[in-house]
Amino acid sequence: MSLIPREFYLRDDVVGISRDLLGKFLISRIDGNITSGIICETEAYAGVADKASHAYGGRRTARTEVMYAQGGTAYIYLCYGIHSLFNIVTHQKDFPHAVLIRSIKPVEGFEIMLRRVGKTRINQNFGIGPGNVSKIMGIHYHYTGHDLTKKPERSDRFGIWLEDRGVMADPKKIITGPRIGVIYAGQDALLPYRFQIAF
DNA sequence: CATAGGATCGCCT
DNA sequence: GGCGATCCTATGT
Repeated sequence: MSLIPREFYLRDDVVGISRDLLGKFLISRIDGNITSGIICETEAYAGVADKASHAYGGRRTARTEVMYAQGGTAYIYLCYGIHSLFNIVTHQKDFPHAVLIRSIKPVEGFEIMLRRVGKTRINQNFGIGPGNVSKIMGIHYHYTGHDLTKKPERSDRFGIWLEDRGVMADPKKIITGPRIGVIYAGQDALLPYRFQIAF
């Protein structure tokens, strides 16, 4: 039951961090409502050399600027005009590495999550897919730039952070493969930067 | 200023 | 498995 510290995100190893994030808890408090889930699937985006990354070639734009912040910062952007995709920036300031959270296993706040998706029953896609993760967690792209290493005070009504609650990901059960939806990245689309595990 | 396209999803067939 | 939704972002003139 401990907040994941800044140092976890500062390593120059976005692929390793992606793997290590499996089993960690993603927690949000939005308007005072707590929801959380265990991270089950991630993808690494390895900075300026990675053709699949928004920061490929050192591109700096209003949207991608937060990717250049220090590790432990949230990079959240709007995809296809509809979906907020949640990423965790890693490495030191000015090194735009990030990890996309692709799925979680919901743990706390089922009622609130269901309300957010306008459903009354949990379906097969619940928590599966980066757009769905943000939707049920109440994470909006306007929250990009948020410091994920800061757990909110009891009185705060907003916060997004990660905790290690002792759930271990068995290395032998981790499935590794190429990233989804990045065919435009040529050879880089084949890199084994996607990690998933069932909890 | 105009325009094409996207690290997706859910519904329809 | 095919497609429309939906709007911000990046890029070009």
